[in-house]
Amino acid sequence: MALNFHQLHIFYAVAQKNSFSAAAQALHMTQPAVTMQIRALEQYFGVRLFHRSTKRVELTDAGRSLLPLATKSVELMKETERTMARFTQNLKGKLQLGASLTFGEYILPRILGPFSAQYPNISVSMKVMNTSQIVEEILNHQLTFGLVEAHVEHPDLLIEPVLSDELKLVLPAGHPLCKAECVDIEEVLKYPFVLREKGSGTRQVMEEELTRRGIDLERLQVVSELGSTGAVKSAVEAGLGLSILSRSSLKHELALGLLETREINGFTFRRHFYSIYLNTTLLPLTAVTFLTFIRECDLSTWL
Amino acid sequence: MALNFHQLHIFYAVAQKNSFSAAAQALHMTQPAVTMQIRALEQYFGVRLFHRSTKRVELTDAGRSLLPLATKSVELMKETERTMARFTQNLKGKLQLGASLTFGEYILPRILGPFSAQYPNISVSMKVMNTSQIVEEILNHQLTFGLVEAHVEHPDLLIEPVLSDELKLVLPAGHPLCKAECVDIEEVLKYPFVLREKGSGTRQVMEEELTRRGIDLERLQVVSELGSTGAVKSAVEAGLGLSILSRSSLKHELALGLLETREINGFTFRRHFYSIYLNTTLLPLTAVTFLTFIRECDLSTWL
DNA sequence: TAAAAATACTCCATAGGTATTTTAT
DNA sequence: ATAAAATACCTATGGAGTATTTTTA
Repeated sequence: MALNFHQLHIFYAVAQKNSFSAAAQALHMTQPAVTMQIRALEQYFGVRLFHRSTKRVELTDAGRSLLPLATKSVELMKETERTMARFTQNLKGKLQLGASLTFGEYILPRILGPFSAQYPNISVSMKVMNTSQIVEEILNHQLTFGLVEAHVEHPDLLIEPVLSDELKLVLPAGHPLCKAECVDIEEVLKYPFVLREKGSGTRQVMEEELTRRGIDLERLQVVSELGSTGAVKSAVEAGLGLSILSRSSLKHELALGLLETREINGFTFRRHFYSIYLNTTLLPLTAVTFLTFIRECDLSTWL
Repeated sequence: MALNFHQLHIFYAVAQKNSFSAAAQALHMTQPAVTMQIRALEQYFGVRLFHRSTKRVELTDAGRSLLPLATKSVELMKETERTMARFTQNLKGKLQLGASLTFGEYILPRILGPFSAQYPNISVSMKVMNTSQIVEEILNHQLTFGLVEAHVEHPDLLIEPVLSDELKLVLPAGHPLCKAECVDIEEVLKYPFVLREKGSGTRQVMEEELTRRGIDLERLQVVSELGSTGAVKSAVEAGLGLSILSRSSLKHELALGLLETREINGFTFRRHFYSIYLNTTLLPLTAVTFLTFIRECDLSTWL
């Protein structure tokens, strides 16, 4: 047999985990299959790659020399998939993804249409869940990958930014603050606010930025805390107060002239979305294609 | 199926040749097998990699993007083999190599012993042939690789330096020129010479260097042209004349004090040995191991 | 003795070969 | 008309799974 990528990938996983069975689990394989492939590699090179006992697995000198090359190999394959994802046309496959509430509610519905128009044979099934549920289901291989707002840290997961979304001050049409393009934070604080509930992504981003810029959150006159962006928008329209929301959730209202958005001098409310997936398993090409698609579609053109 | 190295290698070969059947030949495969693997890659990526008709095969945009990555992949595999060759211990396999006369007669016999001591399960069979025969047999897949002195150029072959060998002025023990460590060319030319026949590697290296330094070859007093290095050595010992020979062929005589070598001021007679092999086929690990072994053994310790 | 790696076996997917057909110039 | 690629079909290898045994801390 000739040198092949699959074996290098398995070798890489075992070296990461220092365990055959842990690597097997991470790769969705059985432990004997991992043993077999490592043995095949060792036979091919004519040298042991791991010292192993039942309690410890560690690289030999030869294994230590192979590891950086295997790593390069894994990275090259990823790069190849990322590059080719731009060209895929007749790709077939299923995609099971988990998305955070905001992502699932506002971003994804607008992406899925164009995406399945371009890739009619990729069936995407999406579940809206919270971040920790998503993490768990990825670790169990129930989801291919997840799209979240939080910056998760986990040894078995890779986190990469895919999108960022900007929040803006939202005002009802004809509000006095609409006169200027940019308004001052002190002006804004004179008006009552309608916000998403504490703990929502939108609220978090907003509060973090205000705090960072030295604004005491107590100074906000919050007249209402509502559990959905839709409710907040209606409340702002009705003149209950101002809010700070993602532009991407205001398409209709802006088009109809019901709401307006303004910048606040010196403040940027930016929210980042990340993809998370297992770092041991290579993301299937369908998933890479999906992520590439999201990254490349200029949201502003159709949001 | 997952992305694999084998298919990228085949893709690389087809892209090089712009032909399925030519690539098949270069890879020792049948044309349908190549077609299959390319189709598998195209299905995997969901995009055509080649525009093909019966008369022309050319890369699509997607193929053009894949090519540099496939090339990297092929190179990474080569690098991996080269790196791991240092560690191989229980490697099994056959190795059929062609060697030029000098290489086969002087260098190889001294390498084969230590090599098969270290790699008892690699059986090396060597054929001494001239360069053009070696080239031909490599192209026909009859030889794994060749070791030659000439700097061959061929689109299907890779040429890499493996060793270099230095030629020295050889004198019988006690010759007047032995007094100094370095002698002058004008002094040397006063004595008669015994040389290998025209066309031999040794003779070529010598004549090239002399000509390069502006010495007219007519000035050499050649009293004898002999067909083997052994014969030349005996003639020098017998006092028929001086010669210029590879140090590596003089081990015994130097040890016994029968002959001496000296430098000639301003002249270096260096001969290079190259490995040649098909650039489409990946060199088997046994061959890489052999070449690494040659490169790494310090010839001076046992020559 | 208990957890982890190695073996033994069975099965199935797929890579490759041979023979043949299709296609484009 | 011809050379090259595609298709059809067959075979065999080897990769993966299940069940089990061996190893060592």
